[in-house]
Amino acid sequence: MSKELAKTYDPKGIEDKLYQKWLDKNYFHAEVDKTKTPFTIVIPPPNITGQLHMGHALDNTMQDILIRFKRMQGYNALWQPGTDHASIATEVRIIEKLKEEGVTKEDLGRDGFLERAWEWKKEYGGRIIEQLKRLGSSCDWERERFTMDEGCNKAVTEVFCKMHEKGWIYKGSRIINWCPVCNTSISDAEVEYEEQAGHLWHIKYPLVDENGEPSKTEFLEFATTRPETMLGDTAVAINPNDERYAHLKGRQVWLPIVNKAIPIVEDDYVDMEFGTGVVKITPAHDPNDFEVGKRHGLPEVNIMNDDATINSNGGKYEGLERYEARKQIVEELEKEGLLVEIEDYSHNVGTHDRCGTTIEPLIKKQWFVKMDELIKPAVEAVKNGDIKLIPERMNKIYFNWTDNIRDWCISRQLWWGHRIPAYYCDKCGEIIVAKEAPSVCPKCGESHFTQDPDTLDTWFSSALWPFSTLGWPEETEDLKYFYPTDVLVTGYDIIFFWVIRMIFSGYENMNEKPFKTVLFHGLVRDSQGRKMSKSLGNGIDPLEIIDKYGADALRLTLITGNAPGNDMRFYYERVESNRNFANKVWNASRFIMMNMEQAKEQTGSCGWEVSYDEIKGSLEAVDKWIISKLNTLIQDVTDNMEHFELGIAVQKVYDFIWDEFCDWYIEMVKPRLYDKEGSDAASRNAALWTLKNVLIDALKLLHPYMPFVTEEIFCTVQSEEESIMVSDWPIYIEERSFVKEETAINIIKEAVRGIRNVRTQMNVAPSRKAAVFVVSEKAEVQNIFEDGKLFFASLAGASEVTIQSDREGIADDAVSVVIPDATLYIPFAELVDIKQEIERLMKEQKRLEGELSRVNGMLNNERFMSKAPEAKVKEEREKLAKYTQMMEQVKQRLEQLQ
RNA sequence: GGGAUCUUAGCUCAGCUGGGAGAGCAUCUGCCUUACAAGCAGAGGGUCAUAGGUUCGAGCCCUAUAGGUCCCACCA
Repeated sequence: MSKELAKTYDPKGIEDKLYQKWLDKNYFHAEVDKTKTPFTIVIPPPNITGQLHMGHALDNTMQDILIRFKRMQGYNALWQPGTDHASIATEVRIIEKLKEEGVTKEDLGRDGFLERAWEWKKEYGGRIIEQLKRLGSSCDWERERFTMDEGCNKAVTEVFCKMHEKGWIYKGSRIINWCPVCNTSISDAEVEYEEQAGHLWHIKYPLVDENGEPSKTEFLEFATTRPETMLGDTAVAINPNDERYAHLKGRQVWLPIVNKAIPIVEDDYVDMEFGTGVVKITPAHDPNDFEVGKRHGLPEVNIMNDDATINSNGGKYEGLERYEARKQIVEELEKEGLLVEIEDYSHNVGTHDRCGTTIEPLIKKQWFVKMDELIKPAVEAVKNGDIKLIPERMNKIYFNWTDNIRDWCISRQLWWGHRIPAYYCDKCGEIIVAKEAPSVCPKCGESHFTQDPDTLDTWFSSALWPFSTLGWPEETEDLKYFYPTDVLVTGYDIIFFWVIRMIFSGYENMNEKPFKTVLFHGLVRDSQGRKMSKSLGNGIDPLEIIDKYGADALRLTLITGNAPGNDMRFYYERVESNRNFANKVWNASRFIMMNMEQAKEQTGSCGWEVSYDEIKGSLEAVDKWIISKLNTLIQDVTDNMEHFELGIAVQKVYDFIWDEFCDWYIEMVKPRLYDKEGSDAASRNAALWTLKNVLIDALKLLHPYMPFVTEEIFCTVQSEEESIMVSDWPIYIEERSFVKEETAINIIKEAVRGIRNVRTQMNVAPSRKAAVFVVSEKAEVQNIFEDGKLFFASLAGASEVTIQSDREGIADDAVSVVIPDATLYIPFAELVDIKQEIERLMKEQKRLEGELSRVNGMLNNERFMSKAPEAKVKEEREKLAKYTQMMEQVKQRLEQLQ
């Protein structure tokens, strides 16, 4: 405890040192311990390609706060970390890198590519972990997992085979979203709709006449946003109730360019109000048309290759890129006189969320997860509150998705990921889904098989994360003990991708929810409210902030003033002010330690190193006041944190430390500490005891939010060997609630504020001390000031404080301050401007009049009196008494002056 | 088209179940007071988007309107 502390807190060096200490002491590690209650959080695994960004910083800060809080509360807290292989994101990055080397993934071949991918993982997978450590994340790193490690692979295969057996995973030919750039199918969730300016081409097809030839006079007009798909048209549709086209029922139209007759079908899907009420039907390239086609048994003509060029079904347009084909087809239609009009039209276009490419709906054979049964328990769980979403409004978003859920396309034409455990018999094509490659075909006896080349959607494995990381499918002790986990902290942007899928996977495989609560946060935006993005270049690197201001300041910035699920803006000024707060805490501690050392030097003992019971007899009113305040704070903060109101909780700690503890309490006890003669050692000792113990508890409350500065101080005050992170969370103690002392100190605070206020108004130099008279008829008020005389004088800039029951001997022109049950007088030597003084008092009178009329208004309202709760009425009565009494004092004083 | 959410001090936002409007930053004034100028003391600044309603009482609950943000669906 003899360590000298620097004047300003510099997190550099300290943070790394403390983190290393925590690691060395193995504080982050959790093991099954049946004597303790577990508290578990699984990390949303960051992508191995990832760099720590503000979203991660926020997400992980929240988790760390909860974990540290629960750990201190005595729970067996496990924060399970790991990383995600992020199949498509990573594969894209690797391909980019290969491109720089002039190599394609095909050049390398599947095995060669995967080798490169694992190298990539080795190189970058650890980077994000190191960055999480800089934040202070207290993850159990011994348990670090990866979505493609052996255990997760096993879990994936297990689930796939099991669900296939149940018939919930199937292979089917359906219309899917195809990304022609990434060359893979994607799920509905990965399609992002984007409003784009486009055109609506009004086109007409000739009707087929009785000779089976295109009519030269009869046409059917319609509009389309994608004219090139006409190559794959297999019908046009009208609404069965549309009288305008009643005569066309059963007839055909002539498909130009392709030159064939196609039927006119009737379908309710057609909106009579829109356009001409006629729709061209391209079952192979539009999800709605696909459905119409199915209903009417229409052929599906695929006109596109995987790279979105036209295939041989497009006749002479074969090989053209889709937009070029569009251009040329429109030209040809125009030449034929079949183009009626081109209208500007803005519409939503589906794009791939990874690369922004316009997706192409295509019919392909893919693997799907059947959702209708699977989703049921997931819906029920949220409905009946078994799983709680915070904020609650997320429920609606959740149900909106579950109510309209469609089967999940899980196969991807990628190499980096979990390969689908389906094997095709080389001879008869039989599909065998199994954990291991089969040796003999059960159908034909063949022994050669080819494994499905596709991999699984990356979210398939992350859906299993809460239990795969705990050892599933093995029935491990960890799994039994730590599952279900307690809280999942994540952004609302991945509720569909991940949260829902974890929930139904949990119920399906574990027969139990994966977590009890989901705590959502929003996006961290830049100071102008824009999304941080690479293309805008407005991203703020959390590591730079940590370097400059410290991890604590960053963490506090991300947590304060932010409610669950709400987006927030990032301001440097806020980081700076939070850095200042760290410094404030640092300096308060420095002050306390300096005084403890001094006292020790002078008295040779640490009289404050005793229990509460031993010291309580010597505690003074101010000590009890701050202890009582702390006691309430402990209760409030704990309550807020248990309800996941992290921002509210830390705001209270911040206010307590800065406003109450530093600005008031420390200032109040200074005279006792500076008592050089040692005339009252017991008083000084009680102050030191209170300073130290209140500080320690406040630091504990702050620790989850600002782990580093609190630990550094704690170790300096206590000992290097101890750690605040494994200390006990403070608890509310009934006995330490002091109502009387709180009231007393509030009166003195009001007096101090009143005097300071008057002094400023009158331009009295702070160095100039003046005598202060406290006039009160009430003995208890006199006692309050008598007890607090010493610090009251120092805070109010008084040279001397005189307490009396009347204004005997006080100059008429003394400045006065009215507080409840007392009037304070400051007789300045020079003449006080009486006029100004009267003005000031009249202003006060007016204010009191306002208060009185409000209170009287309520108390004279019969309906208020009969309906308002008793406590409220009592409260207002007390106010009435207080203001009446103050008003009297003001009036008296005015009379004296006039 | 359906839904969510926001509109509170100059800026960014808190305000949890309805009971006298808060913070940070910014602004103004005075202070290098032996923990801290990354600080201390004091001050100014808000008909809580608008209009109704419920209530003894509304920033908070209900309805409508305007504007902003977002999500979902998607009409060719």
